[in-house]
Amino acid sequence: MSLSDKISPAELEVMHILWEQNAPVSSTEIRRRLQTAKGWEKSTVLTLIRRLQEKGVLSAEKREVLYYSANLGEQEYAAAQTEEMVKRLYQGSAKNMVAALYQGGRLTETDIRELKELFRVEGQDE
Amino acid sequence: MSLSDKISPAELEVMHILWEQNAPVSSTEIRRRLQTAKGWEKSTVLTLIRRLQEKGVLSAEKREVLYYSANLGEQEYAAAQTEEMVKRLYQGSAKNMVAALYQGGRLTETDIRELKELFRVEGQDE
DNA sequence: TTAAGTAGTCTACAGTTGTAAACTCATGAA
DNA sequence: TTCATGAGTTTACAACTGTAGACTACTTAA
Repeated sequence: MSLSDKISPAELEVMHILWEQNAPVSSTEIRRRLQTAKGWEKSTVLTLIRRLQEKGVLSAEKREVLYYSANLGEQEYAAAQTEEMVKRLYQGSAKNMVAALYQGGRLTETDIRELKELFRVEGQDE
Repeated sequence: MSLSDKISPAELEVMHILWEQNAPVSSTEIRRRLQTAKGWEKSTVLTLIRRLQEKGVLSAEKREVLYYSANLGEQEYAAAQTEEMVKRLYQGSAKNMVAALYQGGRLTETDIRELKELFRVEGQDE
């Protein structure tokens, strides 16, 4: 279901708004934001919303106006997509991806310190 | 140029073959492999090759038969794509992505040990 | 020389995506 | 009541993608 359904980059912008708030957001608000941020026309935004509904990852609720909310979590989606990329570009090894990020200088000193810390937690009592 | 040019998943299969060998590969060989691995028809494979050429990420060299090679490295491409995903799904923070991989259990104990080791190297003398 | 097989090109077609105009419907101000 | 305005729907259209048949050109065995 939803997880394998591809969300296109433009559609993702809509999802981001729903994920940020995690209460239902009115169509007006979504449109207002994307009009400002992306310069998209009303109908463009509404098309994206409709397609997301068709894909089952977004649902609407009627109040004075339609309110939308996400049917899947950002974490959940990010994880699935990342997994996909790990498979496609890193021979299925998440470690390879992390190593590449490191070697590409994508991790700051602070990042590394924090990650070491994170790894330590369960790394020790397991 | 090439780096921003999107390589589609199907096209990526062709690139993988070129990356694996890192010498020019004959069209026949590419087709043979993808026919076996993916069940794709000759013309399908050749279309993918053509599109990659159009995108400038693959070039051909005439011998008895055409030989193809990649114009960009796998590392290079993987890094660009990963960066893109980090931006799109992890608020631009590679650390967030790594943390997510960790918390999602995508890193084995061994992975973590090896990564700690990797991080240590430059982490100490800098 | 002729027919068969193989390499490569052209054309096609449906689905997805980015983008938006045009239209309809309700509602509140004049 | 009428008209502007905003909400939501329909339709559109070009680019990109997955997939492949049809066609052409070349080589080689009979």
